[in-house]
Amino acid sequence: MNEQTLTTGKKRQRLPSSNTMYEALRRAIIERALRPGDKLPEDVIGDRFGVSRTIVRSVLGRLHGEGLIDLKPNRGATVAQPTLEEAYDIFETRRSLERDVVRRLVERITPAEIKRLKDHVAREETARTQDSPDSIRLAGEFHILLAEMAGNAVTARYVNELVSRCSLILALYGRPHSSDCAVNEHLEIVAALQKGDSERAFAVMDHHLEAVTERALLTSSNHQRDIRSILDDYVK
Amino acid sequence: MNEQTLTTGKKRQRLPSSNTMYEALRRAIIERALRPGDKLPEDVIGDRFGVSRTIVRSVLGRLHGEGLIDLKPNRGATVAQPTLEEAYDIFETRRSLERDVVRRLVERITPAEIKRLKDHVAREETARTQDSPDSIRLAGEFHILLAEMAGNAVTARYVNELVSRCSLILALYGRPHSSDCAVNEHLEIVAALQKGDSERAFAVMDHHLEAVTERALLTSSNHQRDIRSILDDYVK
DNA sequence: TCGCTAAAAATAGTATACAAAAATAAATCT
DNA sequence: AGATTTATTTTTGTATACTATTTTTAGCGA
Repeated sequence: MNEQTLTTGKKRQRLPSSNTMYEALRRAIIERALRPGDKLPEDVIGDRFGVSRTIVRSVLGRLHGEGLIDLKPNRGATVAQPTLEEAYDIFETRRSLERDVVRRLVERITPAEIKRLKDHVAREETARTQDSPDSIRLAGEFHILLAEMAGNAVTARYVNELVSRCSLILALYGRPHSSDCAVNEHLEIVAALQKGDSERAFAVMDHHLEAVTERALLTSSNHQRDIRSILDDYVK
Repeated sequence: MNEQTLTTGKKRQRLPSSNTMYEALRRAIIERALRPGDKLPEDVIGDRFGVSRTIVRSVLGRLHGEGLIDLKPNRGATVAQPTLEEAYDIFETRRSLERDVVRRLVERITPAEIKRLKDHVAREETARTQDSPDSIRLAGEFHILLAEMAGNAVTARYVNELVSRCSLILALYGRPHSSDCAVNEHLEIVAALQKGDSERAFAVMDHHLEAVTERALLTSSNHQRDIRSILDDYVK
């Protein structure tokens, strides 16, 4: 039952290890295929990914540590449902860290990085127009990209975590079809960075995050869906 | 083999669950009983705490997620040894977050909280004079206390994590007998908060953290010690 | 039909068993 | 002796087995 022995003759695709399963679940949550409150039964997930509950358990523990899933004793894991209070805290901490990111970025950003950012925003744009599920993820990854460019891995990790949780919060409280990040706001941030206009970069980023926070108002409806079929798209 | 059945007749002490083991290891690391690089074999730890490797494993995973232990594939867990670069990032992020903590604390702190802070510093003082192993932990907990009072649970959690990792860093790079946090600096911060002097509170905190960073210079010598005997003090 | 209790099924928590890899010890050769 | 292989032991990675808890279903009586 070794996973390596299952490789087909064709392409040497290595089957989902613990890490790819983590990625898959994470993506499913961020892209809202799995929604806040959805149950995450260990055996169902294990079956779909072809691993035992042991592995599932460790991954669920990791996701719990990152605030993406709730874990109630004897009652299993569910996609996290942050309270409104937690939600505000998350947004606030995120703003604080991203302020710092921009502050440092204004001083050190290179033309190559500017280009990379522009490319990314372009991809956001196309995903948005095609109404792809990627668009939600890409919007978040813009902020993560900024954080990584700022050159502090610890801050980048936290920003990553917080941006992910913000996706969750928008899924919970946000308006159904709201665009979480206006693409043009991202463009404005890049433009300000390019000009080296720190004041403007600050202002736009802060306004941008304020706007995102603002959208956390309505409650979303939770339909009954089947986790098995949803996971099919993520098992790979 | 249920852990509850092992209760002795005397005091109904409930044996270490997963959580108390987590606390114990964490404390052992922060108080430098376990030092950066020390091996953490799963079966040894499991034996000492009377649980199976399954539990040990989950706890080690959690501590890894918090950056307190390194986890190399097939080679087990060791107390984390952050690189100098990581160390700088940790300190920088910590400063950024604690800046925010102080900013918000100046506006909302109550007399009762001031008193609590003073009490804490007093306890730091006595632990310091008695050269207790608690003194290291208490110094860190002052900062954690501040963060909790600021009213943002997410920020508080990050500060907690970062302060812990800073203990680790000082154990790795700090001068052998350096006092990590000068107690009087803590007192000055409290005083500034009491006066509502935000400028001064800022300045003192920043200077304080800069000083702490400063102490991360010398390399420490790693003696060979026996993990079994060290853990005896933490099994409870 | 409704509510209650009891049995059954499902699911999580923990320990153990076994496989794979690494570390250590022993053996062999030059 | 010293170095290099080979065997042994130790330790980690994963699956499975078993227990405990929760949830669901079935049965029963008012």
